[in-house]
Amino acid sequence: MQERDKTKQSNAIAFTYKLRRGDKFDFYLLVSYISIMEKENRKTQIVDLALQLIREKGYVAISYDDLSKQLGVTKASIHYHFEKKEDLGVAVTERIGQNLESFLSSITKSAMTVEEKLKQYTVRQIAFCGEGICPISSLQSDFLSLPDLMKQKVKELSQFELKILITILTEGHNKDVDQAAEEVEALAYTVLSCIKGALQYKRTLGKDVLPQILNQLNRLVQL
Amino acid sequence: MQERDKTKQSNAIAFTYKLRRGDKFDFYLLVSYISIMEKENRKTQIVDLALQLIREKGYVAISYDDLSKQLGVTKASIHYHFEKKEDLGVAVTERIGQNLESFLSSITKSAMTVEEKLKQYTVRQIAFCGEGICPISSLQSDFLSLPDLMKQKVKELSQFELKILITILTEGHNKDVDQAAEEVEALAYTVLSCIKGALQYKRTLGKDVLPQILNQLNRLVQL
DNA sequence: TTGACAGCTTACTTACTAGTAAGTTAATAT
DNA sequence: ATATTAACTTACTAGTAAGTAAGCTGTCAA
Repeated sequence: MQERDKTKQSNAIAFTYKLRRGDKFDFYLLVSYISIMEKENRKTQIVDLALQLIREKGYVAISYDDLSKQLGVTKASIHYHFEKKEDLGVAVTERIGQNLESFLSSITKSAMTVEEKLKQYTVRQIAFCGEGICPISSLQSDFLSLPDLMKQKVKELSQFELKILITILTEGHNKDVDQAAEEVEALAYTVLSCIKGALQYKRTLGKDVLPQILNQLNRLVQL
Repeated sequence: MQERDKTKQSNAIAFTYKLRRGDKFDFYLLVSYISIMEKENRKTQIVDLALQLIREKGYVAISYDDLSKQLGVTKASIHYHFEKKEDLGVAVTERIGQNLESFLSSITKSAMTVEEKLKQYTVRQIAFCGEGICPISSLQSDFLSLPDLMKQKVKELSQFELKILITILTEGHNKDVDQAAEEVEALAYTVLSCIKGALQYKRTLGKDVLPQILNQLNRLVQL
C-alpha cells in the first residue's frame, strides 16, 4: 500500500505543455483542469481495468478486491468512484459503446472496400484482446446474472454493434433492394458470431482460426 | 427441508415394471438395482441441474447452495457426491461429452443430406436451451477461471465438437481433396461459431436469428 | 442380531464478497 | 487563517462461498 504510483506528476506536466501552446496561460484554470483530469484519470483507470478483466474473466468473476489490488488502492476507494458494482458495470458498457462509436466514425469517413472494413473490424477486436474475448460476448454469457440496467445496456450494445456491421455490409450488397435488408442483417449476425467465436477458440485451443474464418466470411460477402 | 421430494417411490415402481417384463423376477436383485439407481439417480440429478445452470449462468456463478436448494437437499449432501466443485465441473464436461457422442452415433447411422444433419444439430442444441446458451460456449467464456483439469476437458470438448462437424461437412464437400481438409475445418469453425452466436443473440435480444443464420451457412456449404 | 456402509444432516470453519461509516490528508476557495 | 472539498484510508458489517467433521438413519450382508 506504501508503493503508490506517480502518475500525478507526469499527467500534470503533459497537460501544462498542451495548454501553453497558443492558449492564454491561466494557472488556476490549469490547476482546476488537472484536478478534473486526475479524478477522471482514476475513474478511467478503474473502468479500463474492469473492461480488461471482463474480457478475461467476465463480470461475475471480477471483484473490487481484484481491481483494488491491481491498482494499488483500497476497495473503498473504488467504491468511492463506483458506489455499486452495477455502477462500474454500466460505466464499462458505456466505455464499450464509446469505443464502438469511435470505430464507426473512423470507418464511415474512409473509402475502403467491404472486405477491408471487415478486416479492420477484426484487427481492432484482436488488438485489445490478449487472453480475453470480445467484451460484449463476455457480458452476453453472464446475461442472466447481470442487474437489469446492465441487461438493457448489453442489449443496446449488441444492437449497436449489429448496426455497425449492417452499415459496413450494406455497401457491398448488389442484390434486389427488397431482399437486401434481411439478407444483410443475417450476414451481420453471421459475421459477428464468427469473430466472437474465433476469439473463444483462440483462447480455448490456443489456435488463431480467425484468418480461416475470415476467408469463409469473405466468400459469403462476395456472393 | 421437511418438504422432500418423493422420487424414490415412483422410480422404484417404474423399475419394477420394467424388470417384470419377460425377466425372471428376483426381489433382492431388484432392491440392489434400485439402490444403485437411487445413488446414480441423485448424482445424475445433480449433474443435470449443474449442466442446466451452467447453460444459464456459467460455472463461476453457480453455487452448491443454488444446487442444494433446487434439489431439496443440503449443501453437504452435494459435497458427499462431488467433494469439490471441480469434481462436479468435470462430471458436467463428461456429461456434455456423452451427449455429443450419442448425437454422433445417431447421425453416422442415418442417411441424411449435409443440410439436414446441420439442421438436426442445431435443433438438438436448441432443444435443451430454454434461457441458456451452448454449455461449451459458456465454459469457454469462463475459461480463465476454470481449474486446470476443467480447462483441459473444455479443450477436448471443443475439439470433439469440431470433429463431429468436420465429419458432417466432409461428406458434402466436392472440391479437390488437397484443399478440402483445411476448407472443411474452416467451415466447421464458422458453423459452430454461428450456432453458438445465434443462441447468445436469442437470449440477449429475445430474437431467434437461427433460421436466418442457418440460411447463410447453407449458402456456404452448398458452394 | 449385528456390523458395515450409503446417503444423507447439522453444525461448523475459513475465506472472500459487496458495501458502509467514519476519519485522514492535501489542495483549493474565501 | 479557515472552511470546504475530493480522494482517499482504516476498520468494520452482513452475507455468501467452498469445504469439513461428526453424527444420524435405513438398507443389507453375514
